Amino acid sequence: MTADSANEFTKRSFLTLEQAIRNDLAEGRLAVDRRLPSERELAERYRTTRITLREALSHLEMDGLIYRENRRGWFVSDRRLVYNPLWRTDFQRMTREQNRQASTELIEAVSAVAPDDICALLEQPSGTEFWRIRRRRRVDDRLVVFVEHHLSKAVFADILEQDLTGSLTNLYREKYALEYGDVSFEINPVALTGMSATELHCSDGTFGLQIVRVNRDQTGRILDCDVEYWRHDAVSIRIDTRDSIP
Amino acid sequence: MTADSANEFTKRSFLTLEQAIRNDLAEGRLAVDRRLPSERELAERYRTTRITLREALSHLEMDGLIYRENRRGWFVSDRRLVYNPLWRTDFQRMTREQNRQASTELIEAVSAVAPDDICALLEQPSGTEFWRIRRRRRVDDRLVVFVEHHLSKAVFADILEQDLTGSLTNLYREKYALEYGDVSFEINPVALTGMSATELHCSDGTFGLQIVRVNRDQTGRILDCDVEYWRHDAVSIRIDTRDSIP
DNA sequence: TAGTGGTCTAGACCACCCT
DNA sequence: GGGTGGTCTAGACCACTAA
Repeated sequence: MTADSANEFTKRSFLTLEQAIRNDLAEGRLAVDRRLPSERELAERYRTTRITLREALSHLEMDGLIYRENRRGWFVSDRRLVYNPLWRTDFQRMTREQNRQASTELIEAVSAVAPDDICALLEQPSGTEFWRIRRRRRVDDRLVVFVEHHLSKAVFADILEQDLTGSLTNLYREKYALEYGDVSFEINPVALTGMSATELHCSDGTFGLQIVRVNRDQTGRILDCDVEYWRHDAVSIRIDTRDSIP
Repeated sequence: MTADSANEFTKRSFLTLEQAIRNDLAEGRLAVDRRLPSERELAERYRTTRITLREALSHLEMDGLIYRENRRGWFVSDRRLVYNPLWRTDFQRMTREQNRQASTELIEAVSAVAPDDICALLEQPSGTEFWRIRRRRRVDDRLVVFVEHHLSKAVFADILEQDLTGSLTNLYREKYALEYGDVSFEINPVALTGMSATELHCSDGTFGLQIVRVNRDQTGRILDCDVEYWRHDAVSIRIDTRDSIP
């Protein structure tokens, strides 16, 4: 890791700093094992202050080149996972098809009263209890999405006895003989706060993508509702009407 | 506009400042005609520095509560426009159905060699010339999206003679007897830079949503490709497989 | 425990917008 | 031309991570 580009870096304009870091990243001069040096070291190397440096890093973060883990430092982003919310292939399989490796961690699985907006989406009166399953997923070891599922307690009476770190899609099919039917979803750019930020190890206010899905079975009955919070640089949504919707 | 809440504001913790601003916004104490006071005035009111204040404002910006126009100041965001990229209803109609008012400005309409990635999407060799139409759109007078269209020169030989501030969908149908068929699109969270930032009057690096669409006619022939850059707080994507795809 | 990122202070200059 | 936002300096303390 040489400091060549730092020596060339004389103008202090903001974009020049950003560009210098961008170049060093592209040519692999900056990150060791995907991890950037500390902010103080970077500030010194580019002869600027931490505040200015952090402003530049934030720009690169918004552009999806790097990301940070809360109080752990800055890392180089990997390529985005391509995700089609209309497909019900399970997560493991989706990542495997893209030559990535996925893992899922169960955070909690409890019975709980859903918030009013979730009850409305599930077409149940306010105050209804559902199974609430919270999980988070990694792709190639990086935390990329926090998911909160709300499931009908009547339909999935004994779901807490199942292995909830695997694919719910497969569980539905194999244990409950349910096939997915229609899907509706909503995508919103949001700030990750509270539990989504905590679980994804990102600082409060980091930018993310919220995806709210309502899944139905083959008869049109509402099965469940997922609220997903993605790290914004980890995902690319793609939909093609020529694809069959399995 | 009283300063009550500012007087209550004693702790200087970051979240407290953010929360104080959030409360004042919610109760209408902060913005006059959707515009916030200057940063210096806000810093004084909340007894903090501009740097800290801007950090808090950036959080609220990421959360979609406020936005800024480059060098013009901070404004309160309006509700999001609901957008279904599978629908080909024109923009005017879509906004009208949501009781909003839309307008479109033509930036340029020229013949130009498309970048390699666009040529690939349009399934043409690199270096192919297309009509390049750049426009920007407002909803209720706010700039919300910058769009770049690439159209086949063969199919739309005389399109530059048409009114390009209206709906291209309607032009296709009325002047060229073309109906839309399949659509594919891709949604990426990105930083708005260069022309998209300039045209949307936002500062370089502002967070946005990029939507790349490839539209086909009823026979499957590729018609055009749109690249849209949305201000992130202005849009909510919604898709429902129960909707017919007109 | 040392070092890190997260937050904060108290200033400053410049380019640009608005009047 | 005055005021704005955009950028920058040179420090500081604290909570937390990593060793």
